[in-house]
Amino acid sequence: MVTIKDIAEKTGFSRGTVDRALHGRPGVNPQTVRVVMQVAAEMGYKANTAGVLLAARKKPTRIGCLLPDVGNDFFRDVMNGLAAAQKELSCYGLSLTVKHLRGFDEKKHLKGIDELLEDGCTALLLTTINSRRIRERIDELIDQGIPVACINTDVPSSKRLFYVGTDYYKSGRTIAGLLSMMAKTPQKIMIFTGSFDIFGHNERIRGFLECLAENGIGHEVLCQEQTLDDNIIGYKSACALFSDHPDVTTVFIVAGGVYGVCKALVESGLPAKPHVFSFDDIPDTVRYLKDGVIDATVTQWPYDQGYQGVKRLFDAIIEKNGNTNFVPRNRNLILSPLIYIKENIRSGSDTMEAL
Amino acid sequence: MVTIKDIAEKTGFSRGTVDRALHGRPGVNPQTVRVVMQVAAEMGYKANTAGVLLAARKKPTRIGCLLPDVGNDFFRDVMNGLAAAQKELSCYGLSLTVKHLRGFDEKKHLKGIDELLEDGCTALLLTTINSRRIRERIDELIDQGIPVACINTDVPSSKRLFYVGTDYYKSGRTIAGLLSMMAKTPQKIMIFTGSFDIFGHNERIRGFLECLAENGIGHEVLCQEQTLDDNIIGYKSACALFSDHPDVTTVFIVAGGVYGVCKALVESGLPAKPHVFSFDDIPDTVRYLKDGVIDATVTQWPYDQGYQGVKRLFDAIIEKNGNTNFVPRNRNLILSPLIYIKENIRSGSDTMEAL
DNA sequence: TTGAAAGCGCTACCAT
DNA sequence: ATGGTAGCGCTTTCAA
Repeated sequence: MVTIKDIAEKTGFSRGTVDRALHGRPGVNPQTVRVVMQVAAEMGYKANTAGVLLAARKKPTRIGCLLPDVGNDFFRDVMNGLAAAQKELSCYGLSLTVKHLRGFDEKKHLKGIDELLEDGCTALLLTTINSRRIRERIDELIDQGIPVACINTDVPSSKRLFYVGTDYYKSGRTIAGLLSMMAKTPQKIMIFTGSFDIFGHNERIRGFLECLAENGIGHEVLCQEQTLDDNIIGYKSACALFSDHPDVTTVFIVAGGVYGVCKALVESGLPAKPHVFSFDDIPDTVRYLKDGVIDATVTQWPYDQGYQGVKRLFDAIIEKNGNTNFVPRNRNLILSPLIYIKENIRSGSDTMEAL
Repeated sequence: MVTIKDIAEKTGFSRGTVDRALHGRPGVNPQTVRVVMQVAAEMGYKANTAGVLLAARKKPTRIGCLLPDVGNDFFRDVMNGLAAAQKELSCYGLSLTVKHLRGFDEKKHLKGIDELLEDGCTALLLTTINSRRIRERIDELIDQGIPVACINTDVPSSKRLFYVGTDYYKSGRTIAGLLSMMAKTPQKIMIFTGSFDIFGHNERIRGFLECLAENGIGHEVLCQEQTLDDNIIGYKSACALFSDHPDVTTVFIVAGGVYGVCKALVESGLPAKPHVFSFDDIPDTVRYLKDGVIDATVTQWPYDQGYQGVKRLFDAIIEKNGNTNFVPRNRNLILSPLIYIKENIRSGSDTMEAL
């Protein structure tokens, strides 16, 4: 394994100069840089992370996380993942600050970002919206040399370093695939989405409908209703809809409000139990899955979104190592949708561990 | 963050003595050990991994892997996981030696273990059989202070440090759950297992049958046949069986030989296509899944078995850090069975990345 | 049994 | 622009 010392000896420069040259730090002759880079490449130099980490103890790093988790159980496991990564990396001087928000209001998100920076965060991990203002803010930060990455919800056309999360469209298709396996006859489908304004929810519906259409059976969508991720709203509209459409054969719950919709279903006294599909595995969902109300749920690795987000961002910070004009390598992680049915769902006591 | 230096100052001993005391190294007054341990616990000492790793560069570690992967595509991804972990940890002085075996012959496995040790391996990661001889060998090694862990196939009553893999019984139940969702009428089931001598295969069948029995529909098992994980054997027996039982409605492929059985099925000209279930996602299986021959396949995180196995074993070595009479904390990782259907299977180009 | 010191690889500060 | 050096936390060797 070749070290900075080796390069120093080979080139005749001191270790300090080699370090400065390798990392594009200021105050070094461009010619020297060229020589050093050349030799480093030839010798196959790769920084020893242990050394970097040890030296980094002097200037601890703080990652700021923006999480719209208030009132949304889904983010519980994301939070667990964040905490696990923080614990694991704390000995390298990493600390985390989490800004908890409710919902996806652009102004609040922009304000949240500012507050994290004021708190002294030197890198950001965001679950936010893909709007022009947010995109511009991210690009500004990146240009200032502040690493920013996205988890759960991407801001694709921004300069964010990477995205960790699932493909919403594919998740929707997966539900359609399950339905097609279970039902060979045309279905009367009721769709409960979270919000028509949220990209991920719409993508799930699009994937679902496109895949059904490809399978060529003439299904019918009875209605599409918003729950705003709220159980009460979901309950009320579901009660009304089940009474209006007792012939429903498939219920597709795209986002939050699972408890409300399922409760309405159980109480509805429909002549035949429809197929029910949902996303994620919050406790409400797991219970209804075990009870046989929900047939299958498709999940998106919440724990790993948190854990991997922090870990990859920290890696990027270390790799960058104060190097301006340096783009860390891509660390996208697009996780496959996971299918859970009664038989393979984790029981309450399992802790789904880090990977 | 409290360091060895802090403890040294607090207790009045030198850093060297504190280190020796903390790690149970020889030649230190028992009374001193007690004091140091006490103070360390009070101050909440936790070793800084960067420091440990840096110092460890002087005595590199070599993990030996026993992998019965010859002629078994399943282990391709396990191997990829091993390689990824090795690459990631190489800068800490870790190297890997893999002993490739064919099948599960006890003598060959014992010999493989010996050869790895002769090659200078100081820790072992095994995919082996749960036999008395193997168990005893593992216990010997652990008692000698050599860390040993299992991936893919556990040796549960041995002293191995941990197991990374799936719960075979639960995987079998998962298939049964899928079948129950898809078929509401009694099925005529054909089972192709790998071998009646392999515990994991039998567990899958047991889980499958028990779960079906619980669901209370009177299914009928037409036959149970061994493929010995061989495509030709699978093909031949499947051809004969499909011709004997054209009324089959479900085909359950428990292990290898997927290509053979599916080819026979496609060529059989059965009056109605039966449901087909399999395990793992080797290329043959993925192709038949995409073609609609296989309805679903249940996988066991092969990449992660390799990656996590190495990573956790290395962690254990570092944590142990030459400390005899020290039991590293449990690092078991029991992965949930993953369900894949056409819609959520990874496409050939995705690289399912490390977690 | 314990202490002192060198060194693992890298970064940062102070001289030059 | 470059060199020299101290120090991050831990381990290990050599003395005492």
